[in-house]
Amino acid sequence: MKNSDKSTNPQVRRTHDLMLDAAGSLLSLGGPEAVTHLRVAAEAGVARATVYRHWPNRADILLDLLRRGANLDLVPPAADLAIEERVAGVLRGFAGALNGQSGQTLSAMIGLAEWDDDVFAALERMTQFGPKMLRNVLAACVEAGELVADTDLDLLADRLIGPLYLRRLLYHDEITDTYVEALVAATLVPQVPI
Amino acid sequence: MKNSDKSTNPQVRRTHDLMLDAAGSLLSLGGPEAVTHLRVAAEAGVARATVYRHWPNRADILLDLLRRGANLDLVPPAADLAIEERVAGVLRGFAGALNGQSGQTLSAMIGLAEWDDDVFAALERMTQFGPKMLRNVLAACVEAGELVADTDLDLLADRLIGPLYLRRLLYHDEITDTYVEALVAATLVPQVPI
DNA sequence: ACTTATGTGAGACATAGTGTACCATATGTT
DNA sequence: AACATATGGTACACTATGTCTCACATAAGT
Repeated sequence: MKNSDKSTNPQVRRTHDLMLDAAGSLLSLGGPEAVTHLRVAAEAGVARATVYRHWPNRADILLDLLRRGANLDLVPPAADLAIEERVAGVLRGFAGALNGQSGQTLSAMIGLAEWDDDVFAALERMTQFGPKMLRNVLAACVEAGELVADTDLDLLADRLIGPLYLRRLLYHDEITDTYVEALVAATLVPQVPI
Repeated sequence: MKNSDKSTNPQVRRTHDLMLDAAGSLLSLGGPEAVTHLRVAAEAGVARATVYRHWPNRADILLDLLRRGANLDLVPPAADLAIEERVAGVLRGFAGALNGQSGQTLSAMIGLAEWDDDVFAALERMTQFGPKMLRNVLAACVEAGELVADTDLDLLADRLIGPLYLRRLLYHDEITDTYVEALVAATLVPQVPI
């Protein structure tokens, strides 16, 4: 087994996926505290030592879970829609992810990221994906003259995304389509193109 | 010691404060995971059993820490200022709390609140304080005709507060006065009174 | 098919933390 | 001074961490 690539070895992939599934169900049932090497091993039907071999500590397990959950298949909206519809489309996709398990995982990570730089780096990668797409859409709107040229895109993206996080993480309210549309309507006030 | 009120007994207050101080420093150094009964006892120079007598589990310790940190002395702004200044004043006070230890404690609680209803209830009490004051200020603005009468106050409050949380909790950026003012300027667009 | 490299299973071990129980002692209250 | 209560200290059973060792299973190269 020279030149063994851990990610292509079927045995490794098998146990890895088994354990990650177990960890995922433990997380969504009991929160980050419930994700222990012992329970993951028991749940996955795997030796405890094997869990330690894949992830030295709890944060690394959660990190992997986060990476897996980060596959939010956010598709950019069609370019021929009105600006409000394009922005709302991105935000709806984003809201869907937040409403689901990604939101739960995110909740768990925020506390860890405050004291663990590796977790924070992973969190950044995950959370920058949505805003980046949004900023691209907004930049296209500026190009098309649908937004004034001196628009602060970063701030505008924050103003569109911030309330969604607020609702999900702090209020524990589901982000409805109605909310997204009201938010977009209030935020994207009609502006006179230059 | 008939009719003993635990909160007035000096011995109880002393040990309680000692332990809470210890817990606070453990939290800010190592995060929620570092706040164990064992370490709090050691750090406070107190018997381990005493820590358990005051708080049966970790969440209760953090809850008390949260309550103590919730004493954000947010003073309502003077009523004779311009609307932008009043709103910005509230938000600056809020941002100050988020930038400090309250933000750190909040980070720790969000993950716990996702799976612990008691923690969520406490989190709600803490996080509703700021928005409530903001809504009061905004309601006064509507009364004074500075905002149109059909303004959705809850949504507007979310739009003002959401970006602050986003910056602090997800981006780990300090919330500067400049940011607050840009946010207020962008959000409170000039409106025609009815 | 044979050999080799590597991953896994199973168990031991020391350590940290949880949660409860007990009793002697210290501290407040009356 | 007498009483009530909180604390200190210790023991116990349990869960979890993190490391280690060795036999066994699995995958890859020849």
